[in-house]
Amino acid sequence: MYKQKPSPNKRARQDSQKFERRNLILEEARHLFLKGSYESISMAALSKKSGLAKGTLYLYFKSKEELFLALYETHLEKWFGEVNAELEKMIHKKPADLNVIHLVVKLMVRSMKAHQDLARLLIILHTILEQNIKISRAIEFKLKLAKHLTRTGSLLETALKFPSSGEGAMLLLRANALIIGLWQMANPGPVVREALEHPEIRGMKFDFFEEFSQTYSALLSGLELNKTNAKRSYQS
Amino acid sequence: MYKQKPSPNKRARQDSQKFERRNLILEEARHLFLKGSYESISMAALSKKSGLAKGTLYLYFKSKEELFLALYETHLEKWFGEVNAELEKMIHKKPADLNVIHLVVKLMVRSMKAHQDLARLLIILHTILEQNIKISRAIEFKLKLAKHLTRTGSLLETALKFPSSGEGAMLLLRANALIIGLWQMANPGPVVREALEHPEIRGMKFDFFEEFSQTYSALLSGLELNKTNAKRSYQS
Amino acid sequence: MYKQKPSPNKRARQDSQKFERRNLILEEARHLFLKGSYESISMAALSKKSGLAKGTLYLYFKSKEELFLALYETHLEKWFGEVNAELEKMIHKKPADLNVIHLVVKLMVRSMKAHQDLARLLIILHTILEQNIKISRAIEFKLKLAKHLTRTGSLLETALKFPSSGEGAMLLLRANALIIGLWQMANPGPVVREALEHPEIRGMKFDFFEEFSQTYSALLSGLELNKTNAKRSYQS
Amino acid sequence: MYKQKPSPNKRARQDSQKFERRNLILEEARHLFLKGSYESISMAALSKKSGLAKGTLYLYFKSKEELFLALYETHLEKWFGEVNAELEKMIHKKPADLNVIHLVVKLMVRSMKAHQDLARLLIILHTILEQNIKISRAIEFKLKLAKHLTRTGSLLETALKFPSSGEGAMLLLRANALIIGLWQMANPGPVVREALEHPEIRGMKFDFFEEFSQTYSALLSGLELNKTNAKRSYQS
DNA sequence: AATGAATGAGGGTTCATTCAT
DNA sequence: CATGAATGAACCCTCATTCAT
Repeated sequence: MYKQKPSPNKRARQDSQKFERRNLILEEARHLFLKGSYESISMAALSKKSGLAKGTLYLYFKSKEELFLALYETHLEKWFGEVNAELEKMIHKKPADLNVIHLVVKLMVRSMKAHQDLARLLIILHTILEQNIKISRAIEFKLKLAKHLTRTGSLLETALKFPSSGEGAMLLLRANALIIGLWQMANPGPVVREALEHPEIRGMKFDFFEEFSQTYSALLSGLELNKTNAKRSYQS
Repeated sequence: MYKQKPSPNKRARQDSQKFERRNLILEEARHLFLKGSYESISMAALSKKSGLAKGTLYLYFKSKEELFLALYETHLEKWFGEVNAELEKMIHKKPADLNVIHLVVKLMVRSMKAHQDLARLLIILHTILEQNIKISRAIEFKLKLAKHLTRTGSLLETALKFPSSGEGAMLLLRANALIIGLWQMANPGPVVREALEHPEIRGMKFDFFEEFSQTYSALLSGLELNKTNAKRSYQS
Repeated sequence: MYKQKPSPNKRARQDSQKFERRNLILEEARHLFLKGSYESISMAALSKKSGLAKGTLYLYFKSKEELFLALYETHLEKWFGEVNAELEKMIHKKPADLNVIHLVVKLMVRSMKAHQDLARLLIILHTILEQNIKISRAIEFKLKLAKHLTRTGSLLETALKFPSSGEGAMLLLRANALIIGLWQMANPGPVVREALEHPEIRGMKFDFFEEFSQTYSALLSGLELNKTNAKRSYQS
Repeated sequence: MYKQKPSPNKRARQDSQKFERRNLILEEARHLFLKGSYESISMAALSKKSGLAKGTLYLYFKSKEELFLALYETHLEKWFGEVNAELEKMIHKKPADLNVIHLVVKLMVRSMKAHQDLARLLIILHTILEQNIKISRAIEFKLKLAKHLTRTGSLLETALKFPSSGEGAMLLLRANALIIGLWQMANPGPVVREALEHPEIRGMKFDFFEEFSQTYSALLSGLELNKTNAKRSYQS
């Protein structure tokens, strides 16, 4: 009833081997994602690129969505790690510099430049990736995310000084929101990209990092100001 | 077995009739969009709801994307109109109130609450609607948008006082970005919505309007502050 | 976003044309079914054979199952028509012949020989065709079937004399059951067919029509006998 | 992320252990078959339920079909055993009762009520189970079946008196056919089941056992009658 | 202008079976 | 004997768009 072919691929029996294979898949997915959109990547193409059978992909990921969610998670993990390290460094140095906000913003811009995939994945996170996953996976993801937000948020609080305890996470979520929105606007599809060459609207083009930098900077300043004012009015 | 006579619709010969028919389609599209997502709305369903043939829709719109882009435009038009009116009122009153920012933010929240479709359409504007349109249409749309941004932006400049000439438009674009990001995060799909009932991550839920209000408010304050500082440092 | 090709096929605008096209599809389906099993027929293959696009099939039938159900229905319709005609002829002739049962059985065998597809479709009717259809379609089908059963059943009653009013339909359903079972047993798959060449079990092979003839004949005789006995015991 | 240690099952070295393991698998298959259809039972699910690896199942059965064929065979074995015992009892008693047919039919209904799985497996026997098996297995199965048919058939001949030597087996095959057909018709899928609640076709529902009882009874009576008539006409 | 029949690419997923370990 | 990772064929159906009528 069912045909089968010999299986030319080595079998990953050990957990470590399975982990490696999983990473291999994610790595190939990343490569494809660099060149094309999520929609343009078919599981068939990914399997071919990975040198694996289509079915094998489903041994490691429950669905295409969960696969890319895992890719996002991997990147995010790294990103948080790097940002944490830099924040800790910054905190240690105790920069006499008044303008910590500026430092923080620069830090974020730098780390995002190194992880542009992350921004692109973030764009589809809420509209696609989080749609076709098991609830258990959703909870797992959000739990992990929450932990990161808490940890890095708390570092942010220390570095920036002005936020109250617990507000750091919210600062990250707001950065998130800004990234989603600004990235989309700054990186339109080919049609709009060409349209924006039109002289009268050329002004609507902007560089994502430049714009994010300014906006997030202002946002943090504004929040700090609110805090100061609140304290002052409380003191008086 | 088969439907009765075809009974074709009366032809819209006059421009006014064509205009009306176009509006009818948009109105029905709006109705369907209230109940479901963009993807869930098929052109077939829309044609049936409109009492028109599928092909007829394409007499009025070049593609599904252009149709919803038109819907977006219609809403946006109204939204700008209302916001302009309110801004002008505010400017006229010359509120001695120092906190114009607060007033402006309240205004925006109020107008967005009245146009929630707009936010939902905005979410798909860059990722979907702007993808499959003719370049001429893209230019037309962007030109119109630019005009609105300039006009309303300039009103904003007057109301808020701190922005330099031409910066008002950017304030609107930043609001745009925040809306896109925050809306997606505040309104997840059913799976994540349920996942967020989990006790440990319940804290990640937030109300879009509340959050937008705070964030945009801080953003404006921050921008104002930067301006003041810049001037001060310039003066000194 | 979506490509399209010119549509080389003439359009069936009139109901009559649509009816013809529908029949064309059914006819091609019948051809394919002659050569292979239901499972072996892919909608893609059928569309190619029909010279139509895959999607076009779905304009005429909601699913593969409904398509073959329609094929079954068409055949059944014809079968009932022929059987009715023959029964009426038989009734008219008023065969002095005592053995009406024999005549009826011969009639059924003859009509079934002319509609062997019907038997093969009947095999999959309950296990496949009736599984993936809309309930409304199921009701429609069963209603039509009920009418046929009543009409032909009543002719059977007249011809055979012994059945009470309303029992004729049941005679047909019992024939149905016998056909389903005997056909499967008489026409095994290739493996079993070959196995039955083994000398010790060669005796298990049998001819469907021969066997059906004998069995149904005995069944009718038995029913008649029961009736007679019942009457007799009632009279005495 | 990954499951704990593999902890392979103890090896069944002795034949008795292998036999037990084989039975365990069949037993679990029976459990799953009680709750769902053949198609709905995946080898993966069965292996999990059995606490064995997927590959292990294939150490005991060559294919899914052979596995369920074995399940069928096991049941059939039991069924024949019980029926034989009852038939022998009946023969011993030498029931003065004229209506042995009635007794035999009651016996069969009783035994089938106790083995409803058997009927459900019978439905798929010819269309599925016998399709993907080795020819040697097919021969083995048919040989065993033939023996049973002969033995039980001969008991039937003795009990019923009217069949000639060798005809008993055919009586069983005819019962087989009736069961296949009537069971399918009496136990439709969910859609048709619901459709049959429709008032005008509610009459098409029937109870399998009731109907089988009447039909098989009539069939036997008819066969007996034919015999008597044949003899009589021969004598005269 | 209006119709609606025709198009056909496109793709994720399942699952019985194998065989290296 | 036992394992379970790997295989990969197979398939229905949707739906935006076109264009003959």
